[in-house]
Amino acid sequence: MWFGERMFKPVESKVNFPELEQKVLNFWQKNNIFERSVSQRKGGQRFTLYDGPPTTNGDPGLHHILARVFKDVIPRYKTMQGYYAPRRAGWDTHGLPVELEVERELGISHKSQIEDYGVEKFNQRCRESALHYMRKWENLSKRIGYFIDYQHPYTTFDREYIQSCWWVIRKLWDEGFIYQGYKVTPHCPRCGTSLSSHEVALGYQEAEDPSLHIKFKLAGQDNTYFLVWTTTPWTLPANAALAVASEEEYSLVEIPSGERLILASKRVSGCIQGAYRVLSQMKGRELLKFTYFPLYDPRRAGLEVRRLSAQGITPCDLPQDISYPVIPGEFVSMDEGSGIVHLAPAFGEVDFDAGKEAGLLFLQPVDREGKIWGKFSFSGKFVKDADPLIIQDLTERNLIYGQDKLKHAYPFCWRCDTPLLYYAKKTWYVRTTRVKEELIQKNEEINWYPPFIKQGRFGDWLRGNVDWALSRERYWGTPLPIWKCESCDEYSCIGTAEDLAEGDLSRLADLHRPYIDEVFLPCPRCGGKMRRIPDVVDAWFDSGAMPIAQWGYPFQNGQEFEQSFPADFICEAVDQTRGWFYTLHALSVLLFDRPCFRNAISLGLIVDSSGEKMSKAKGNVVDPWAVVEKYGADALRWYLITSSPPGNTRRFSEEELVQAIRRFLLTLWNTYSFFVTYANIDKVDPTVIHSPSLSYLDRWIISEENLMIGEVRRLMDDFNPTDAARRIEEFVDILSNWYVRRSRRRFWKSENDDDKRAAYFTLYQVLLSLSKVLAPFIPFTSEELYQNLALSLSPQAPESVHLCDFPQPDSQMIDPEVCTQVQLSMKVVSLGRAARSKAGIKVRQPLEEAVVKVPPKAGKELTDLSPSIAEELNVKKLRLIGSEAEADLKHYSLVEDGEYAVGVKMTISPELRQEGMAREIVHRLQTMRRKAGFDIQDRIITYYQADGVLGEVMHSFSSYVAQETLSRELTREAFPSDEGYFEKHRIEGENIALAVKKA
RNA sequence: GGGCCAUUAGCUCAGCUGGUUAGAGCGCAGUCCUGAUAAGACUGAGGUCUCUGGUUCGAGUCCAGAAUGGCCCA
Repeated sequence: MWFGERMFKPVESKVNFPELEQKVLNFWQKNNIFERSVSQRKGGQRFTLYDGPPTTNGDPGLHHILARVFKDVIPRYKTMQGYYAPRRAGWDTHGLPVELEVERELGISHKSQIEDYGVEKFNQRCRESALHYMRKWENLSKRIGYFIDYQHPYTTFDREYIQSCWWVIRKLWDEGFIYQGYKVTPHCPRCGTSLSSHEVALGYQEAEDPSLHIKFKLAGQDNTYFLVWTTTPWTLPANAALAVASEEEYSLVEIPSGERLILASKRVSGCIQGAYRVLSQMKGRELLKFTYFPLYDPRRAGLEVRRLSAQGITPCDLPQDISYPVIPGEFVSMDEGSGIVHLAPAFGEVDFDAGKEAGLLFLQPVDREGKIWGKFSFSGKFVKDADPLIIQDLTERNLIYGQDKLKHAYPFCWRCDTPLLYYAKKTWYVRTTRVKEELIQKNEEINWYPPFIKQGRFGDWLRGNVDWALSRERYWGTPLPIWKCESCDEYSCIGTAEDLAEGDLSRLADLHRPYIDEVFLPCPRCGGKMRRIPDVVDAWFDSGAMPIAQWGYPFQNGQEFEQSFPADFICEAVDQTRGWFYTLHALSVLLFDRPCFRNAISLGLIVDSSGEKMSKAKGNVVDPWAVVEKYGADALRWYLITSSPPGNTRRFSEEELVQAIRRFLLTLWNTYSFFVTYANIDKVDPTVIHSPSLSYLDRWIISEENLMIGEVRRLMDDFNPTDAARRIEEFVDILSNWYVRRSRRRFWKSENDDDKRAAYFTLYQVLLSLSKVLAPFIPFTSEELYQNLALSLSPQAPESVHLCDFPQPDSQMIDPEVCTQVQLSMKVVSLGRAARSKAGIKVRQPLEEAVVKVPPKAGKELTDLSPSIAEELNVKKLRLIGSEAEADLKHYSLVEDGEYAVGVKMTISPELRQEGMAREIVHRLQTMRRKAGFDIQDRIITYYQADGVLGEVMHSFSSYVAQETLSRELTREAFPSDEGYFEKHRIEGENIALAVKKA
């Protein structure tokens, strides 16, 4: 394709990346480039990416963009390598986050309000909200060039998706993995539901709690107390026992008030302020015989009194005078507190288990909204608000020995920021602990990046595996497919198509609540009426089931599932270690006893430029849209890929991003625009080669490019885009700052000889394959380069760079000798420039000679390149010297580095001085041309008025000056009055007036 | 309290399996170059490679401990 007189579409050196990207996006869209990039590889080896479905409850943040960039670059690369890599977007549309967003919209904050509003309407809004955010996510994802199928995403609220999840649950049910347990679970009192351990992991925050020592009065002992430390006063009404460490030593101390306190000997100095006297010492086990009086009598508070046992929880009676036991506990720590631990079986896992074992009372003074019930003075309060009242009450009763505040990490609801309560209740579980060994073993088969995740964070997590709390007492989610018989308490789990037909679910259009709740099943045992358990399933279960459920497997797409399982690659942020990474792995091992993904990149957290975590509260959240609109997606992509290795915590800095543009994108762009500009002027066909005429520079840059391509491939094959991109950046640097710099004259000299053709050929080839190498990383800019470079000349070439093959390194083109040669010349030039700088002689001033000392072996290589080095150093000749000659270097400015040394002769003859002045004049004229706004090719007339030496110079160097400045003539005639551009100059103390005018 | 990660120039980061004078980019100061360059070159200031021990002929690199920060978990 010819653009009139030109070969290529003209390129401005100034570029607006966001604008360019918009055009490229339209091109992709119009020509279905993504779809074709995938489909044209059909039949190739399969490469599967699982797109971790983002929760559609808010706008995507920068950390999401980070993940999407890394998720994009690998499959793009694989595709260009010939792999068939279909990939579909996924959306996590269920769960608390979505409900919360709707609650905010509706301005409600309690579960009961949802019931009042109506579950049907509520869930309808949840669906709409999810759809709304799906679109927003899609827009931004597309804008950053995330190539994935948005037309056929998997969506967790789809009927087919839910049915697959049911099938999974039923399978687990059949194999005995699903059970209902009375357990202490982290409970969000605001959301009114349990959270799974991985959700709790998301919500640790620094919190300040009261820290106080309570006195529990011993039964049958006067004035004697157990000293007990707690940070949760609200759990005290549920106290049922104290625990001590049997083998540790305890002390009975007397304090000035006359009271006697029992606590661990190791903790005396830490707990007792002021004077005390140790009365006696005893082993912890000797304390087990004592009992103590409760702080609050549960009967008087109107609590239901029940007792824990291995069998469960049963109501019980209490004697008139109650006292509670002291029991042994291995969990009692000597590092903090008093060495005596308060147990409230309703509020702690350890407490609950101890209670079960020792048959302790089970007292539950807190309802599911976190409010204290019963007839306490602080009843009706939220637990945290009850704390001060309880402290006040105990203070009045003189039962507190010292109080303080304690800052520690405490779990909060990851969605609504309410402090979580550990709360004993019935919940449905997946017994993952049964396959713990398999989970660990299958992890061995996964490649993790960074590698320490495998045995570190992920491995540790697996080794500490606990059962998966599956059910949520909520509304918008996959309904738990378990029905319970109203008359005989039989449970049954739905899961197969037959079950659905039997229960007449097949006619249900929407499987969500509340419709599903209206479905009753006949009890297979007694024929009674079965009603669904009202819970929904943990949304993490949905996403973990994604390899199966995205296909609606096993009800459909069996082949699709099998071909895409397991995944070759997944990539998400490190917080998914216990989230999606885990749920994928867990379900895969439970169902198929094999790992779910072969390679996983775990990305580090993004923090702000000062290392602070980004949070809405701090207001330091960076809006990705703003970044993309201001700088472009490629800039952001490149910055995110190159700035630090994927696993590192990374600081986001706009300044650094701008640097990345300057250092890399603009350098690339300018090299490209240089090429196009001159190619259009010269109309040299850059695809034609006369290989013998390739200069050493050409052979060198081609060699370097092939080396680079080989390394980039190796790094990308190793899932390391960061180092791959950095390697490309190095190449672009030498391409621009050495190859183009050294080759400039070859491009703009006037005759179209072989050397010029070789230069065009080389730069063209290099840029063209560079555009392909860059395609996975900066898909927009590379497309722009490719479109102009490739399609302008060969319309039959693939229509898009993303339909091309990734370049192969050609070992024939790698010439290690020329590489070391050029390296050597760079070294010598660098030293030579230092020598000039040291002598204070500018480069424009030609000098007679430079002397060079290099290691003996390098000497021969240097000889070939000496003209080029001499030119770069602006010296007439280059002389190789041995160390013996150094004595003669009196008039030389010498700079040494190790075995290398370069000296320039400082003596400037009158002839050299005049030549220097000529170059100075050329430089001034060039600048004037630019200021006058002339085009590069414009021929001009140069007018001058000069006396003395400058006049001589203009005369004797006239052809040189004219040639360099494209002057038709140099004239002393009077300056043109209106047209033309005029300046006065002073050069080496002499005056010259210059004017330029288009010829 | 436990686990993991990090700590190298003012800032952002390289430094592979231990081997001469520890690097780059940005920033700063100065000089220079420039008809592709919002660029570039050269010079300079700026480093007890967080600290303390150990292994070794030799440690930024390996080992142990500590400190600080971050993440995760109790």
